[in-house]
Amino acid sequence: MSTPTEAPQSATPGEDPIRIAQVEIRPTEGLAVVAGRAVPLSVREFELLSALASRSGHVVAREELFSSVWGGPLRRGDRSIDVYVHKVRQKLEAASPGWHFIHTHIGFGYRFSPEPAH
Amino acid sequence: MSTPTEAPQSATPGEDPIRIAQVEIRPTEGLAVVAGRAVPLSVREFELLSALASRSGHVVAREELFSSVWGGPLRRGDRSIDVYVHKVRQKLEAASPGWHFIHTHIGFGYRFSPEPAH
DNA sequence: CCGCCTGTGAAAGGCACGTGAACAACGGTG
DNA sequence: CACCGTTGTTCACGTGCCTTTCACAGGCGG
Repeated sequence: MSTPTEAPQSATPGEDPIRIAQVEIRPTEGLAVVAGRAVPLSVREFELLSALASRSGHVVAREELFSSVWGGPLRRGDRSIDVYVHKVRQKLEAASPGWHFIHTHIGFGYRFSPEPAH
Repeated sequence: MSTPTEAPQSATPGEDPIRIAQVEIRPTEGLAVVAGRAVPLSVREFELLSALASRSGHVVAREELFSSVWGGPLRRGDRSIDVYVHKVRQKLEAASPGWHFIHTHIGFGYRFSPEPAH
């Protein structure tokens, strides 16, 4: 079956597609394919998803997420991450109903891990 | 050079017909057939469609599209691609109403993939 | 009860793209 | 040579999307 990919995560969103369960991310195209469906993502949305998926199964701290995607220190009160997590969630779950992909860890950050809504 | 390590994709349209869903592209004839109807295309239009269709399902960057079809670096502010995508879209969708063929990926490029307008 | 944190809808501004039209370059025709 | 249809390029003006920010609501712990 599928051994949770323990690939040597490279900081830069490399050029090789990332595959996790029914999700495929193509860095060179800025395109995500979920359950066989092309999911149109904006630049920010795509970078956020990449940052999360490249560390699939691990909790990524808000500070780390922000510096990865927005490229700077996270200012107090900045809600950009929340807004974009929401947008990505919507699109992923619309493409694959009954599944959850991004999980919240209050006080820490977010974790990418495709799971049935059960 | 900037030749991507990929399949025998060539900037010049090959000689074998490309068939995707209801679309057939005949390089030797410079003709496209959509839903059984012959679609007359100019040289530029045909080359643009070929460049997109030869990578069906994948997002083709504006830069790459331009160098493939126009044969040079994409100048800042050049809207030729937009204009020709519009022309090709019109003709394809006129031949097969209710379907979309060329999808925009803002900030990246375009993707050829026949889909119901839904 | 009071803060802190996150979810979520919406407004504002900027920018990429959609689209109709004008213009120039050709080639064919009378 | 004058006229005309086609093609490719450029311009001008919307229009919708993207990003950021604000506002409000609910959950949880102290």
